[in-house]
Amino acid sequence: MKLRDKEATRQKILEAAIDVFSDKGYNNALVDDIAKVSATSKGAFYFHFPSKKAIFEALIKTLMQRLIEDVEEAIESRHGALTKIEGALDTVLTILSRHENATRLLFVEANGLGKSFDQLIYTAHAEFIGLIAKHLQAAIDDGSIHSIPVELTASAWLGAIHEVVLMALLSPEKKRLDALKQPLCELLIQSLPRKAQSVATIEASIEEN
Amino acid sequence: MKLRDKEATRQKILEAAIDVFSDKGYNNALVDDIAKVSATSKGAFYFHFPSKKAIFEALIKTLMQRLIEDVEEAIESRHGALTKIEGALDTVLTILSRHENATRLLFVEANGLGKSFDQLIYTAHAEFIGLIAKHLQAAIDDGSIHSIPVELTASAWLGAIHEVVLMALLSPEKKRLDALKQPLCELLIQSLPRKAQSVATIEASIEEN
Amino acid sequence: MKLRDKEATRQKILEAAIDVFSDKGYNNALVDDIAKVSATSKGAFYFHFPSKKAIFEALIKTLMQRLIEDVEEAIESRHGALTKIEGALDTVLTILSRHENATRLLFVEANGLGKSFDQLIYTAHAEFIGLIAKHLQAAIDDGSIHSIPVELTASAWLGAIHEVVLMALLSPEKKRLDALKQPLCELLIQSLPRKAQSVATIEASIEEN
Amino acid sequence: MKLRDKEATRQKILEAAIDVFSDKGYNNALVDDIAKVSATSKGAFYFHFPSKKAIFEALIKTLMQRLIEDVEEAIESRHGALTKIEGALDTVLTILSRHENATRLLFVEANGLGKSFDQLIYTAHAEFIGLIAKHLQAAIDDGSIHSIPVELTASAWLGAIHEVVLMALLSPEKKRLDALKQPLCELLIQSLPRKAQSVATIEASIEEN
DNA sequence: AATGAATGAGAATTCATTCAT
DNA sequence: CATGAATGAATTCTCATTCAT
Repeated sequence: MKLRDKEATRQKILEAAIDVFSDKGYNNALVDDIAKVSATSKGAFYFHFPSKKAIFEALIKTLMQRLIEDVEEAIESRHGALTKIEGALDTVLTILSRHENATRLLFVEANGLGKSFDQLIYTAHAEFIGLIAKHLQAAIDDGSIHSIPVELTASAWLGAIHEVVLMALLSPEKKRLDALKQPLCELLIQSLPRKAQSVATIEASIEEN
Repeated sequence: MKLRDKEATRQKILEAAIDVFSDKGYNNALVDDIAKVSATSKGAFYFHFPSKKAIFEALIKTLMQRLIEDVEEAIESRHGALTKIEGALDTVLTILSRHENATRLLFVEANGLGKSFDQLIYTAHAEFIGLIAKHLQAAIDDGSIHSIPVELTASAWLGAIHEVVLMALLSPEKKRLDALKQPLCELLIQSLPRKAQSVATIEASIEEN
Repeated sequence: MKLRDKEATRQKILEAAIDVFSDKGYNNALVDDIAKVSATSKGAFYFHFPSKKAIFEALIKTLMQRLIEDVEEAIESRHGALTKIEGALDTVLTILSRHENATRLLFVEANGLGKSFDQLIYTAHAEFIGLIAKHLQAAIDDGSIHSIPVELTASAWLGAIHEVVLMALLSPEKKRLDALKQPLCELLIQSLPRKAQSVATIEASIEEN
Repeated sequence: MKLRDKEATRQKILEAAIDVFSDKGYNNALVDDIAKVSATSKGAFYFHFPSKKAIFEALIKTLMQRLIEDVEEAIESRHGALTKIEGALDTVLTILSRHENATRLLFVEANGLGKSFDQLIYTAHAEFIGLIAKHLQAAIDDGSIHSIPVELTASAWLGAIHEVVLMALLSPEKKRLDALKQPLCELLIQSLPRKAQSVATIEASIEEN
């Protein structure tokens, strides 16, 4: 029971931190705010996390890892390189649109924190890019698409997703993220140089989505 | 003469601000730092700018506007919708790789500042997206490419540029930005659904670059 | 058996407290440190002692009392006022050099704690001074030495011991305390205005040490 | 005028610091207190001194240095090794009794601050001991007194002074320091093994004081 | 009796901004 | 116009003490 309670407090703090950071940004978020929102205390915060910076980093890493895990899981159940890619995109966008605060944390607040955070951001992005690149490479290898620079393409895709999500979050009208999922997914998939014979199949798979 | 001096001080401060903000990020940059780097004083700073936030906003707006102006100028001298688009991409990437500090300011530090900066970021991005979109639309209108969702594509392009530039800036090896210009430009152009007859022309124009 | 355990815990805490206080000083010593070093817990600490200040005071008083008891015991077995004094000095210095941590606690850390500790320090010193003074008076009374202001001399002696010990503890080379015992003892004894006839006796007694 | 004002503020802060530190001890003294007492501000404090620890160290060093300078000056005008020693003692005790707060700072609060202050204390004491030792050696060299271990004696003297002053400061009756000057001075001087012929002279000089 | 998670009143330090010169 | 000393609200982190288990 004790252990449960300790872990519960930790979770309450982590969740409050997501909300507070995504609401105010890293620098304007007060440890006091997190304590208040989590309905615990400053002492509890510092009992569970060594510093404000540490919880932020833990949060970014955890969220990014969870996102990647979810995507890989979704991919596993699909067959065919292109289908997997499509599934990945779909999953990412679905998750992002479901957890707006975490998304904002990852895609907005995790920037501009000065060079001491550069490594963190770089690693998170690199991991994500690696994931996309791996599956693009698979699509090339199995002959679904012509050869392309996979790393660069993966970066571009991440950037595209990032920007679209960002603009949706920042837009005065607060566009719903999920409305953008389908068009963006199509756009990216169609930007791939598919080999002739597979076109029909792909488009079919998109339709049926 | 006096006027010159006054304006000179203002410029020194603005340039120092670019360096300091891009080096430390908005929040970690001190007004003291800017005063020191500009070889003026805090008093001078507050004579020329009402606040730290104000100079930052001024900086973002100015830099973005200058970038857009440069791009539009470069475009004007080119003919043909697709050539214009290509020219725009080329110009943007050239400018960005030449002014690394300003780029970092625009693409890295201008994020995560909390909601009070959302409007600023949104406007800057929207303007840029509008510029790209305008020319994509022109390419559709003159029959160079099939119809595409121009706003979304423009967002995706900006995102792609952003991400590639960001990763180059953050990468431990500090990749030179200019090496990425050509491949990224190609990637984006080739993602457009060109109408058959124009393919040769485009590829030629890329080659001659 | 239970009682033994309880008392054992208390002792573990007290001994840990000596180490921690002498290592870090009163203010920089954490109750957490004491709990950790004693291999018990904060709860145990507060079960046995009402506060951090209380355990510190208890420690000072206990150590001082033990020191005085040891000295008085050593004195009892000697005969002749001067011999007793000499024995006292010898005993004090021996004990102090054997328990460096406790010595540091008593002679270094027990200072500078602000006025709320003044009384504690004053009492400890006064007791010690009283002990020395008592035997100096005895030496005067039995005609071993000429009359001197015993209180003042006793203060001066305590100060001399304190300073020599302190400098030994603080010196970069960490002088061994025991090397200083003999010379300091001599110095103090010889500073007494001995009556002519007793000189030989005294010096003899010093030699044989 | 500006320079004067800046320096004036610095001085106000330093003087306030002496009062506050000697009143509450290093750890219980708040930077806020110093700001308040100095009638300046926390900002001014941190403009002039990098940290609380730094001002404390500066204070100890300055006070100790000033004390030593005053003593050396007083000594210079006297002739004869023993007379100089006596003069030094007299001067020290006079100064200490005149500046009770500074004395308390030096002799009470500057202890027990943990090992990070050890070096500071050691240096201060060593300097003072060196000064006394130098003149004791001179007295030996010119034949005024028999040979003695000068370093040890100097330590003992500093300790004696320290203790007597301390007890005066801590005693409930708040003994006036100046009443102790004369007896302590005599006690120390008489503890020196004067060579026969000089006794009369010395005692004369003590009397006339 | 003992444990250690939780509390919250501080305390040092920072830094945007002001203002006298 | 420029300077830089001064201000003080704000913020992170500390740690003695409490208390549920």
